Order: sequence, then C-alpha cells, then structure tokens
Amino acid sequence: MTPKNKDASTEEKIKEAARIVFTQKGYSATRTRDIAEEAGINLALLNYYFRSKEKLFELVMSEKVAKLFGVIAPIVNGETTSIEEKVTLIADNYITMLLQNPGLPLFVLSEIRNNPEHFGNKVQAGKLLTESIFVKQLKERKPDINPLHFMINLLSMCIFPFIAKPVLESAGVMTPSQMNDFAEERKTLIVQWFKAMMNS
Amino acid sequence: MTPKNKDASTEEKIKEAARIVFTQKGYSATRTRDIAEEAGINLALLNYYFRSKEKLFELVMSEKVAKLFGVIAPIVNGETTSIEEKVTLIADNYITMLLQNPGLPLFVLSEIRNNPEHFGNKVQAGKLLTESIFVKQLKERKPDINPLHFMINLLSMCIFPFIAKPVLESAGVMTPSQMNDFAEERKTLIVQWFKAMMNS
DNA sequence: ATATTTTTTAATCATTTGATTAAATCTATT
DNA sequence: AATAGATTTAATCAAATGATTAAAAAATAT
Repeated sequence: MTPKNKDASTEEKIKEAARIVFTQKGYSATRTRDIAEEAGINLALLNYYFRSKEKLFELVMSEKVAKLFGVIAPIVNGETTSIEEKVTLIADNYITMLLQNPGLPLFVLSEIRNNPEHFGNKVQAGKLLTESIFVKQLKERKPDINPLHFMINLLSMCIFPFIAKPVLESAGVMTPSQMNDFAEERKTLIVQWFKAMMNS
Repeated sequence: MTPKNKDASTEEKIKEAARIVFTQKGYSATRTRDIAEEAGINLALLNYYFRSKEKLFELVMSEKVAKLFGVIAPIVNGETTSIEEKVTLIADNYITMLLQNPGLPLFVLSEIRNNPEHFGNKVQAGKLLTESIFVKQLKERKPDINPLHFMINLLSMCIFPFIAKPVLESAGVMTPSQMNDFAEERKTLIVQWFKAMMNS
C-alpha cells in the first residue's frame, strides 16, 4: 500500500529543481517544462506530486522567505547580547548564509514586489524591524534617530552586494571568486563601520 | 507624406504604458495586451510602432539603466569636489531621483539578473566603480581598504530602502508616506554616517 | 474632390504553456 | 505468479500569448 510514503527521491528531485529554476529566473519566466528537465523527470510528474506550478512555487517561496529572515530573528531577539555582539553575529551569520545562497535576496524581494500575497509573513518580519530587543537597544543608544535607519543600514550592508552581484559581474567589476573574498572581508568591516555610525 | 513624422502622441502613449507595466511586473510577467490596455490602444499598434515586445522592452530598459547610473556618473568624476561634497551630492540627488522612481532599482537589477545581455552598459558602470576620481580619493584617504567597499556602502544606503520597500509596506512596517519621510531623512544622515565610516 | 499615404482596427495564426488523461511500468503484498 | 496499488510516460487539450494580415478609417497631398 504505502499510501503516504511516496518515493521521496522523485518528489525531492522536483522540489530541488524548482528551487534552482525559480530562484534563477523568477516565477513568471519559469516554465514547468524547465523544472521537469532540470529534475530529469516527465512533465506530468510535476502535477502528480504537486498540484500545480503555483502550489510548487508557494512551497519554494515559503522556504526562501524563512531562510532570508530566519537568520536574524533569533539574533535580534537575544536577551543577553549587546548591540555590538548582535551586529557581529548578524554580519557573520547573514553573509555566511548569503554566500551559500547568493540569489536569494533578489529572488525573494522581486517576487514579493510582483505579488505581495506571496509574503505569507509567517516570520513576522515586521516585528523584527520594529519590536525586537535589538531595536530597543538602538533606541536607548541613539534616542534621536529612528532605529529603523540602523536596521536598514545593517541589512543593506550585508545584503546589497548580493543584490548588485549580477551587475558587478556583468560589468566586469568583479569575478565570482572576487565577490566571495569581498563578502568575507565585510564580515568584520561591517561591525567596525556600524560602531562608527553609532558613535557619530 | 511625412514619412518619419509619426503622430508621436500614440507612439509615446505606448512607450509610457510600457514603462509603467514593465517596471511594475518585469519583462516575463508583462503581456503585450497589458501594455495595449494601459495605453488605451489596439494590440496591433504596438507591433506597428515597435517591432516586437522585445524591441519595446530594450527601449525602456535602456532608459531605465541610463537613469539609474546617470545620476552618479557626473558626480563621481567631479574634478574639483571633495569626498564629502561628492557624498553629499550623491545622497541628495540619488534619493531625490529614487523618490520619483521607487521601483527603478528592483526592476533594473532583477532584469539584469534574468538576462545580463540587457545590460548594454553604455554608461560604462564598471568604470564608475573602479576608475572614477571618487575612487582615487577614497583610496588616498583609506589606502588599506578596497574603495569598492565604500562605493557599495554608499549606494546600498541610498538604494536599499527602495529595494526593500515592497517588503516593508507589505509587512506593515511603513506606509508609502512614511517611506518618503524616511528616505528624505537619509539624505543628510547618510553623509554623516559615511564620514564616520571614513574616520573609523 | 480625388487619390495616396498613414494610422487604426478586428480577426486570425502559430506557438507556447499549464494541465489532464489513459495507458504502461514498477513495487509490494499475498 | 497473481493482484492491487503506486509511479511514470506519451499524447493531447484548452487557454494564453506574441505576432500578422487584410481591410477600414483618418490624414495628407494633388
């Protein structure tokens, strides 16, 4: 029988192919046939395991959103860590994750632009930016400046290089290998810069 | 006769509709029928004035790339301005332009990711980031740090809020009106932060 | 006014694309 | 081995989509 115990191998092959193709080309530019080919399976299997392109996409999108916000959530809510410690953790962990998922930010942000409903917001991203312990600490340290500015600065310094990556490489500014070194350097530099901004 | 003297009104209506729809939904998600409807014209007219969806898109894309890089080009190559003056000019002019074209960065960056050939690079964006006078000044002031870090920091602090705008609004962090005030505040804050980074 | 050229429209084409169906193949239980 | 259920495949469908065509309408020239 094995009613629910599907092969898992095939299903996962499709899901992994979907991750690759969706992330690379976005929802609209992705053809279900592209995913089938990438997975090495018959097109009909995609609709057998997942009901539709849309359903498969929602699955991938949820994963990606969770990954993009999941890294910072536990850090900014840390009860015992200082501002500096949080900044160090965020810069390090975020850049490490982004080095393994360079296309993630541009994918998630442009899909949310195309279709805000895709942003299920299970991670309650809004709260991270307005009600976290990190925000409270920032408000204490710099009461005269909207703490959201610092949140955006920190995130932008980590994320933006990866958003600009296609342009930087296409314009011949950096090779993929140089991009990696560049991002690694920023792990420590961002901490230093952030401290300077807080003390200005 | 007037062989080349087309009505201009109709042609421009289509181009303007294309700007709106392409920028909002991206190339792949845009239907030529969407553009025709937005322009209030018959679908066939689109192919009469422009030869294809692709051709029309290239036209719009060129404009948008030029706009995104055109603001900074003359500033970073300024012969007589100091680092501080350049930073002030970039922050002010760039944010002013982005407030009028909030969707521009996400559109251009994601289309270049989808199809790097679209990046004709007439603006020689690479040179701006590696060979401009601004870069030389940065290298003199901070010889130990790759000046590209500072270029990326400056651009990210200006651009990133607009890239994150769909998420911030969708997550209820800010209203469009608050986004405007937020961006306006950054015109002066970014200068202050950048100076602090340079002196750290 | 008439003729000619340009612009606009409705109808249609060919291809692409997401999805379905019916049959074939594989797997496991008896 | 035989049966039943799960998985996979080839073929096909219907709708969407970029593009074309032939004719009508409007503008311009003679």
